[in-house]
Amino acid sequence: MPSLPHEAPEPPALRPGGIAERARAGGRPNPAFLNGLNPEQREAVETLDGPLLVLAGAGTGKTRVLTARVAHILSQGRAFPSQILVVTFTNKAAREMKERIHAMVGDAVEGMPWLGTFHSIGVRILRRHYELVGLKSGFTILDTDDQIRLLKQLLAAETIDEKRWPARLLASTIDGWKNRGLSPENVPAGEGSAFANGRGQMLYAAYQARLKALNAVDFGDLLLEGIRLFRENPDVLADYHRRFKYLLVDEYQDTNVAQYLWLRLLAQGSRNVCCVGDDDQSIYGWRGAEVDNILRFESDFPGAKVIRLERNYRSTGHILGAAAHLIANNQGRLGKTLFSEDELGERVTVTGAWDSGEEARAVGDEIEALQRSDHPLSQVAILVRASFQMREFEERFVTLGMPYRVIGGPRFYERAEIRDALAYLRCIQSSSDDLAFERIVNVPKRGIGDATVKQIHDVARGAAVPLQEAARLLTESEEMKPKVRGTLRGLLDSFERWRDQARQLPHTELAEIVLDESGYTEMWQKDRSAEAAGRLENLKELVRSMEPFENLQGFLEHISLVMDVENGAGEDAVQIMTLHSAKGLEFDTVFLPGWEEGLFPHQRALDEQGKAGLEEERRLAYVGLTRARRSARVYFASNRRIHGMWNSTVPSRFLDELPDAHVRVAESKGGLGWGGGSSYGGGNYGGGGASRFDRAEPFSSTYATPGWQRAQTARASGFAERGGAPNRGPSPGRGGPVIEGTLIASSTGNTSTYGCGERVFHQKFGYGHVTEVDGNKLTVQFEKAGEKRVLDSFVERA
DNA sequence: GGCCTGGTCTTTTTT
DNA sequence: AGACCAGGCC
Repeated sequence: MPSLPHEAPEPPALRPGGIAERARAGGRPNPAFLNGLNPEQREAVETLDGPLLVLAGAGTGKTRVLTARVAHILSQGRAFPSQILVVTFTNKAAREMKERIHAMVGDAVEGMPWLGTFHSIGVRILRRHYELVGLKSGFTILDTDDQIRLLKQLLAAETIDEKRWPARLLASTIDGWKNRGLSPENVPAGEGSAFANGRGQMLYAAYQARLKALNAVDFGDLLLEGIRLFRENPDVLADYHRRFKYLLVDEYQDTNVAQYLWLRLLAQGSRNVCCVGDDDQSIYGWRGAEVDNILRFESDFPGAKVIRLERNYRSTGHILGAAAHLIANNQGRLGKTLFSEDELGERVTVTGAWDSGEEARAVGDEIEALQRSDHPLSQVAILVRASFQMREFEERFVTLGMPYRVIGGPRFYERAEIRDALAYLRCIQSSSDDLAFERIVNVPKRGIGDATVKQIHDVARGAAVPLQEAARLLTESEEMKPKVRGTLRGLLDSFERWRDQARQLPHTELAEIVLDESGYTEMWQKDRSAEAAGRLENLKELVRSMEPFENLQGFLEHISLVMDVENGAGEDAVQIMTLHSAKGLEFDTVFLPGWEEGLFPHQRALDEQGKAGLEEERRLAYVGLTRARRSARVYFASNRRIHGMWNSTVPSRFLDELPDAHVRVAESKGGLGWGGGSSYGGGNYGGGGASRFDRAEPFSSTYATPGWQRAQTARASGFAERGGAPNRGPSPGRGGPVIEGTLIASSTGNTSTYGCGERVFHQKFGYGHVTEVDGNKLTVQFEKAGEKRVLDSFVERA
């Protein structure tokens, strides 16, 4: 087996409590990083041997514990920096972790190559053992965009109608399988045949074969191939077992099955694995995270110690009380009770607005008031459920001249112009990067159309060579029109020239030359559209962002995993972002607009995941509330425009789950609340046992509106009525949602009791018979309505 | 190869 | 309503 490069010598493990250890600690019996830890935190830091699960509630000092633990391991001489594995989910989290460890232990952190995201560590491992998993040196990492283009080709080759079976859907299906650690041969038969009339599994296998041929992996493979590597090569695994004396995992509640398997393989060595997480903040179930991983930690690692961090240092009492009461509505929690010794502070306010416009105005007014009282704007956040909500706030802030910043949104490296530029660089870096070549062979337009590309493809397949090589062969033959041949020849020659220059020039200069000589910059300069200027600006920014890297290869390697770019933080502006991207952040004042049924909890979460979906939405609400240090302000609107149509909306059930004692119902801003009806405002609050957000009374007039009826029809049923158990999933016998061509590789969907050929009745579509069963989703050929996909709970046996 | 049109979709996001 | 994409037409 290959010996690990850069192998550090075995450290002489200090005998616990021995002279050396005591001497090391001697000068300062309580090193700075241990000071100020509460007893539970301290225990979590000092429990070094054996498996440890730290259940850290929101704002309980989770990151502090992780970083102090690393510092502790190092200062105790338990391991060298290179022998500690620290995994996070995002690059941002990894960066922060690194900075904070640096603050504690100084430059020792530079010797920690194994601090990073699951994926970056996955690549690091694969780069060392590529030959054992059938890859070649310098394999490329495909991102989602490449992945989809590749799948499109596969679908076309199989003559599968992309209208009915979009590549995007196949991509997410395959992703889902990979998240669950399934390689093509392990995909459950039923699921594998769900896509494209039974060809899903075959397409997955074909896709994997194409990846291997391209010497490429996708994100999922970074873990999946790692798992395979460890399983098939016990000696390699044993080597890592010896290496990793301590393993630390951040945000453990977000791990998916593949990550979990990967981790478990590695942790079997030292067994000194410490996972930190909060089951109440698991909000990524929809992309494969398995809360179960946290729930079964103790059984997977027998003898595991569990430490709960429940002392909250972030929020004032009312906020914490409201959040705790809300989340208590979830079942299947490990259960933590957060407490704070802070003052009660401000109650959580709930404000109703007539519509989304009024909601934005009210929030704007409140922020202006905060601004007048010198509240820093950077400490104010608006956390929305869905990004379309942002626009109204942005518009309002533009009118008010209020500085704001939208966090998230389309990311720098995903912009088309950046991806094009990168494709040029990839072609230069590797003449066998077919996907990159295809992307830019005709960008800017140079007369190499589909026909020519197909011709190149055919030659490439026939001769089993990369596209660039095939193109060269073609230009040397007589098979092309002279004009096309000349153009293609010119492009290939340019690649050669740039490759030569790459050896002599700094990579930033090379990038400028390439963008210039390829005509790419010119293409945008000539473009008259509004965004052209911005794109040119982005290209300049791209070149600037290459500067810190040693060479082209280093840069390309970096951006394949780090798709984000440091954005200029620090300015005094209101932050607008989704609840999801707010996880891990905190602000003095948090606005939570849009608490309405259908939006929050989101209809789709309810439709597709039922009770599990509802609970995840509730965790999202919990995450939102607990972002606030001093003030949390919840809003809902009675009318909201969705897909261009006005709908009356119903206040979110989560509002009723907030405890009276910690909530203040604010006066409705600017207007009558519900037109003419009993004013919503403070009046109803606490009165007569009715819900504070009574839906029947003030709404009576709106029930008859077309909007309301549309909303009713569109809804999954069962959730909109007030009162009752909040956890009801879709119930049978009503007009249910249609899932047009939507297939989710769902681990939660129960298998339907219906079988193919069975005759069924649907409230909306009438009679029909089942033609396909996928979990709880049925394809039904209706006698009148044609073929539809429906949830099984919405049909009954006829 | 470029432009127009019509059809479809519209939660959350990382790597 | 608005964005995006595919396909048809010039």
